[in-house]
Amino acid sequence: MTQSETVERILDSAEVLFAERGFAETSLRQITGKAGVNLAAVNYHFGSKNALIQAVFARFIEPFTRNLRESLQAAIAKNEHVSLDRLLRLLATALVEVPSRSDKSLPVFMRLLGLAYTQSQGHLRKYLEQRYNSELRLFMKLLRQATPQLSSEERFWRMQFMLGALTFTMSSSEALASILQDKNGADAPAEGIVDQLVPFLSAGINAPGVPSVPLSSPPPPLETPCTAS
Amino acid sequence: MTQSETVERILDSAEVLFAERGFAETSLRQITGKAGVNLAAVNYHFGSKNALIQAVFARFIEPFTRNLRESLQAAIAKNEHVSLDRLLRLLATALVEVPSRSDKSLPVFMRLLGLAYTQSQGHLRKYLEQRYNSELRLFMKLLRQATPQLSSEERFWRMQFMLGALTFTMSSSEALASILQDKNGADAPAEGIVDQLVPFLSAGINAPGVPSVPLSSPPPPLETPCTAS
DNA sequence: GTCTATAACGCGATAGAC
DNA sequence: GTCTATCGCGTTATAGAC
Repeated sequence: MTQSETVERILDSAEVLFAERGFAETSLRQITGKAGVNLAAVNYHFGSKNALIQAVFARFIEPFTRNLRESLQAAIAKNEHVSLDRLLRLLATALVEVPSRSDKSLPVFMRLLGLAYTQSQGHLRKYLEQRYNSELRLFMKLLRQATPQLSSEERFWRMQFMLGALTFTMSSSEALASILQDKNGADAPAEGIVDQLVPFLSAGINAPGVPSVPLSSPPPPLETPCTAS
Repeated sequence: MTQSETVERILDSAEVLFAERGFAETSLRQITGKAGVNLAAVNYHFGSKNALIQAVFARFIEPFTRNLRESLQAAIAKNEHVSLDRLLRLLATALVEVPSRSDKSLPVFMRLLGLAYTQSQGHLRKYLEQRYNSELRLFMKLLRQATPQLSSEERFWRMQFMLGALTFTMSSSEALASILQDKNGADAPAEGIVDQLVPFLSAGINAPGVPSVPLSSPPPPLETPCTAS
């Protein structure tokens, strides 16, 4: 067995098991057992269990951000107006079209992403936002253009709501799909969930703002300086 | 130290630690250490770690479901039509009005709820859905009446999206509030987030459905035998 | 490079003294 | 009721044979 074969088999097995059980609940024994490689192989090739988790994450996020950057830049180059709906579609497509070895890749990625944002110490979040700063700014720029009627505060919160719905639903998609399957026999692949998500998010993000007081501040002046940076 | 004191100290510590690290990542040694009680106390008072997890949940969820049940039943008794917006408001109010020991309670609970669904803690999800079955059915009944235009599949997914947006945003509300504070100095208490969430969710849930194909199936026959297995 | 064997440790749980 | 001590197990990680 060549070295790269071993590495890939470990990554494949780890991805599936992480998705099924969670990270802490998956042992290196289970991973190496499923992969048919030696127990010591993980530490030899990756150094530690945490490094393996990061490697699983990296194998997905790299092609994803590449997909996203290319499609966003293409849209900008053609100088087209990108509607919110189209922007969400581009995002979803970039996610779904990551060449994946199993249908577990996306759930694992989403679970890690959710953890990264949810964990009280935002180390991972800061790391990600720094590493993929350019893609993030590109997306936010297009989002701003697609939702000019929103205050920056509203836009901020709705981004969070979107991230929550996305990570939560996709990371538990297995469990949810099985519930739904009990109900009506239909399966729910990632593409199906995305099809359901896009209109929901589109309507939610474009919703009319909160009617009276925005938060704790008095009624907003009509000319908002938009310098919330 | 009285017995009830010990039990409460354990619950308080466990709540915080679970929310910070997750369930599997928190050991009984950490919990009892932080609580200043003996290691054996958890097994003595609760029986097992899983039972402790459920007890932490129960302490918050009991008043919440009581709130919710009462307000939903009151609405039904008055025979009023409950709009989606109003239904979401009732839900939010039931959440926010749980008498809390600290302002961290709600974020902690939301994070625990998210973890319960996300960290494949099957025992917890089943426990919750069984224990609070009647409240869940009551809410779903009103939701069905408030959204008659949705197919049950659409309604199912949008419930999940709602749960995701809710748990994700509320559980990281601390971190998010601090980000936003950097931006514009405003604070974001739970009530403020809820004010932002309700119109978002309302519009998202009421969004027009996915236009063409429902999922992966070709144009559906009008009488589906529902045996797509 | 890959394996076996095992070190070193932390875990949940419990028996039994107080 | 509460505590100490410890059991039995599973874990990650590694040293050293092949």
